[in-house]
Parts: sequence; C-alpha cells; structure tokens
Amino acid sequence: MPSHDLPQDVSFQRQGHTELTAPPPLLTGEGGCPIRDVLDRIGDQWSLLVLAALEPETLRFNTLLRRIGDVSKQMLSRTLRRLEEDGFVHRTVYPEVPPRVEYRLTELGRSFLEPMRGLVRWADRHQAAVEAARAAYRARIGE
Amino acid sequence: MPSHDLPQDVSFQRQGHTELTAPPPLLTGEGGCPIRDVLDRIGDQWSLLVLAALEPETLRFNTLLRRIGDVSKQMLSRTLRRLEEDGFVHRTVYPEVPPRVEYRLTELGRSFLEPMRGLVRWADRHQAAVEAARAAYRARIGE
DNA sequence: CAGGATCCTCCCGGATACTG
DNA sequence: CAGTATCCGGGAGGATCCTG
Repeated sequence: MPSHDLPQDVSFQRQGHTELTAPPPLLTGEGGCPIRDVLDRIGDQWSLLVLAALEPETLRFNTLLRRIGDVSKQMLSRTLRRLEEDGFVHRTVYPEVPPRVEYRLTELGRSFLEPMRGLVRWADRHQAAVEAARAAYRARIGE
Repeated sequence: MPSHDLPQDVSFQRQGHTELTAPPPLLTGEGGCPIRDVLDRIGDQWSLLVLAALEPETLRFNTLLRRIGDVSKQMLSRTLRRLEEDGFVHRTVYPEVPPRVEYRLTELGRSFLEPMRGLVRWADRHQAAVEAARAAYRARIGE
C-alpha cells in the first residue's frame, strides 16, 4: 500500500512550517498560524472575561474576583500576570496599608476588544440559528 | 434588545451563581453571556482549526486529520460532531466501500469565520507589540 | 487586601486496539 | 476509510493556608 502521506498543505500546523503553495491564503498565515496565536491568547477560560470586566473601568484584584464570580484567586492571578506580560493590562500598585492594586486595560488590550465585539455580535445574531441546528440534530439523531 | 456591548456589569457571570453585590442583571434576557457563549464555542483547542481547514474546501476525515497534523482521531471526531451539532459543519456519508465521509462548512459556519478574520487581522497587526510588551516585562521583572 | 505556595482532584486528550 | 471504546498520564484549576 503506497499510502505514505504527502501532506498537501501544512501551512497552519505548529512550527513545521515548510512554506509551500497556499491556494487561498485565507486563515492560514505564514510562519506561525494566526489562529493558533489567537487561541493561545484568548483560548483559556478567563482571559477574555477579565478583559471584558476591565473594559468599562479600572478594578482592584478582589473586586475583579467578585465580578467574574467563578474564578479562583490563583487563576485570576495567573491570568492577570499573563495579560500584563502580553501588554494587555497595566498593573498599578499603590504603596498603602492595606495594599491596593489596580488593573486597567492598556491601549493594546483595548484595541483587542474591538475585533472581539465582532464575535460577540455574531454570537448574538446567530444564537437562534445555532439553537435551531442543535434541535434539528437532536431530532435527527439524539432522539 | 439592541446589539449589546461588552458587559458593563456582572451580567457575564455563569448562571447558577447566587448574586450578592451587583443590583442589575443589565442585559441578557436569559442568563447567557455572549462572551461565555463564544468561548464555549471556539475556546477549545480544535474547533477553530477545523473550521479554518474546511474554509477553502470540503475534506474527508483522514485528510482533515493530516491537514491539522497534531490532532488525534478522537478529538477530531468529537470536534466534528460538536460542530455538526451546532450547525457549523455538514457531514455527508457516501455509501461506498470503503466508506467516504466528507465534511464541509455550512453557511452558518462560513459566516462565523467572518468575524474571526478580524481577530486574525488583529493578531497579525499587533504581534510585534505583544512581543515588545513581553520583552519589556522580562526586562522589568523576569530577569 | 493582594497574591504566593501547596496539595489534591478531575478530566482533557493522546495512544492504542477494535469494529463496520 | 471512518470512526468508537478503553486505558491512562499530565496538567488545569479549585481549596486552603500563609505571608507582607
């Protein structure tokens, strides 16, 4: 069986990006796959929610904790550090007792929410369609 | 309900959480936060990559498997079933021997990729800024 | 109050084998 | 070829305790 695979278009695989003909560039980028990048950034459970929470106003750690509601201190801390590291969030420590730490979006972080709005709008608009598709699926198979 | 913005309040908490601090639930006729919805849909490791792979052309299971490269059969199978259930992907079985199954995007699935492009474009444009922020962070602390 | 350290649990997801 | 069933290890992430 001569079925040894010749990968035809590996342009959005991790790392192994030997550049070759990409018929329609579309979502596959050069070098690192942009979709992978995006996923690495916002694919986790909390980053987006933190950004959304900070969108209207600067918040302190514990306030953020309560606002999101179902995130643990550990995860919030990790998420914030990552967001700070990536330049999405700015952290300000006020040398007071008790300590006060405020988090606010940077311009970069704010600019990121822009395209996110498109996604949210999509979810809004097509929620019914998705629901319908699920119902149809259940009717066809799930039953 | 007009096209709503990113939540200004606690309206993006998961339902089933006893509310204590914030008064108004603001938007959301019923407890779903759009951001949570989006995350639930594309937050997983593979959905987006599958959609992207199917964007230019209809593909068969094993082809898809190789195209993505680092996904297991199990996860691809699960992902495809979820995408089919949600109406993003259509599955066609050809009664042949050996069996042939093709996956293609539905209009819904295709429309979803539209706002995704915005995100990809953002990642493209700001990749350098993120990298710079990381370098600055490392210089400040990581060292 | 902000968050690090530690422990521990659960489940995601890869590998493999099997079926139609 | 197109999946499903089973096993299993590693990591995500919650709970708790502890510091400054």
